[in-house]
Amino acid sequence: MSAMTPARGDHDARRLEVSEGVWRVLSTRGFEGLTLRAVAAELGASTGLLTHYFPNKRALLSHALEELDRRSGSRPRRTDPPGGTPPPAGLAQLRAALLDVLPLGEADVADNRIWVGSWDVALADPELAGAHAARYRRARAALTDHVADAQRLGELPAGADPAALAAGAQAFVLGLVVQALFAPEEFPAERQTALLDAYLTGLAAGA
Amino acid sequence: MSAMTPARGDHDARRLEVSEGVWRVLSTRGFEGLTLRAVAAELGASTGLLTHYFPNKRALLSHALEELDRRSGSRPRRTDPPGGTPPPAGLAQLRAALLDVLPLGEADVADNRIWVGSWDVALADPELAGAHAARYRRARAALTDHVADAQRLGELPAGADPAALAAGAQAFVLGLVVQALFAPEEFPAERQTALLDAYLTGLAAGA
DNA sequence: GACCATACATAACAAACGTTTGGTATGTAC
DNA sequence: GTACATACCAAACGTTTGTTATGTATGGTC
Repeated sequence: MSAMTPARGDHDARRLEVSEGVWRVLSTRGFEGLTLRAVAAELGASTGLLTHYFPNKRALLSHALEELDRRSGSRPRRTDPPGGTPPPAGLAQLRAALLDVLPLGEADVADNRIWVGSWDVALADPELAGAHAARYRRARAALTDHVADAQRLGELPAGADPAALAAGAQAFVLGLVVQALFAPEEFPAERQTALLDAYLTGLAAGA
Repeated sequence: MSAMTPARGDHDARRLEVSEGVWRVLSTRGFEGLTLRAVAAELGASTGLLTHYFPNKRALLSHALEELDRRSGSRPRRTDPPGGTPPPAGLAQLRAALLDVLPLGEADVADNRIWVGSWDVALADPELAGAHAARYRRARAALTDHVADAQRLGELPAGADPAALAAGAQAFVLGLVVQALFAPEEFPAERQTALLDAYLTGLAAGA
């Protein structure tokens, strides 16, 4: 049954390994430095390997970004506290979701550097731009739910528009990501969380 | 006296025209699409013109970005209301400075698209990264002054750290820029200003 | 009018790029 | 053992890139 090919799972697993090489090149040299030869060298392989698993460079990049997005969505998140306790609700969950975006650790810095770098090519490519827009819209929708929960719990003023609060919160963390990438020494993890918490308490007290 | 060369002013003026061509290429095709031939074609000239005014591509790009920054700093700003009335102070000036960042008009969209696109190459190039970090640090310092003024005027709570409020405000508008670029129809000018105003009233009421 | 920068255009250059081709090794299928 | 697909490597292809070299027209200087 799993016969004539060396198993479909292996194929996909190899494509993921290739994507990891793409991530490494992107996080260190940027999209400008993303060449098939650079990825191949990163993997200790030849460009023939890349063309074997991907029809062209565009497909290579798209798959790497999709996989990075998927990995971000399924990693152990700060949304789910350790210990298997139930996820926090309302404001706490909003906070956790926003913390998940910030480059608080080394790996988060690398990931965010890729996403920020991807904005240039994405804005010049309708297909990638659509994927990005959809990604952020989805994230905004999730935040909106958390805001609505927090309002129901009385943690946030009930009068405000949940969608507006969610959009504002997303803008806040996105901008904080950019600041932290360019001035890491001025925006260490503690300061990022402190700024976010100040923002959230402002929301709770705000009009 | 202004003899042996066709006037220094002309030379610099020509370099600025070239930079405008660079801006046009960057805003439509991104940094990925920035080639000497593309810029030359945009100007209706040859690559020889570019090499006559700039030693290499790096210098061409650096000058275009510096000039774009200078132009942003000296254009008629929303900080200075029409009619020659004195600039607003405190919270109003903070608001004006933040509004200046947002892509509210067509030209602002093009400029912001360039800046967002520049982040990829800047993060991969220490010299450009330093220039960017300095730019944002300077902007943050200006915002900090406005926050302190607003606190002195009693428009913002006196207890908060002005630098923290300024960093948060800058993060907010930067992230809003990104959102607006990727989803212009969801973030028209009115919504951007509404979100910013909601953020500012939250600050005024917040802890 | 001779002289000489400047201001470009034209054309060529080597390097690097994405992609294609041709080959070999490996492992199952029968 | 033969057949055949997969999984690569190595090399080459044509194109595009930034850069350099060469030529020419122009306009001020003496």
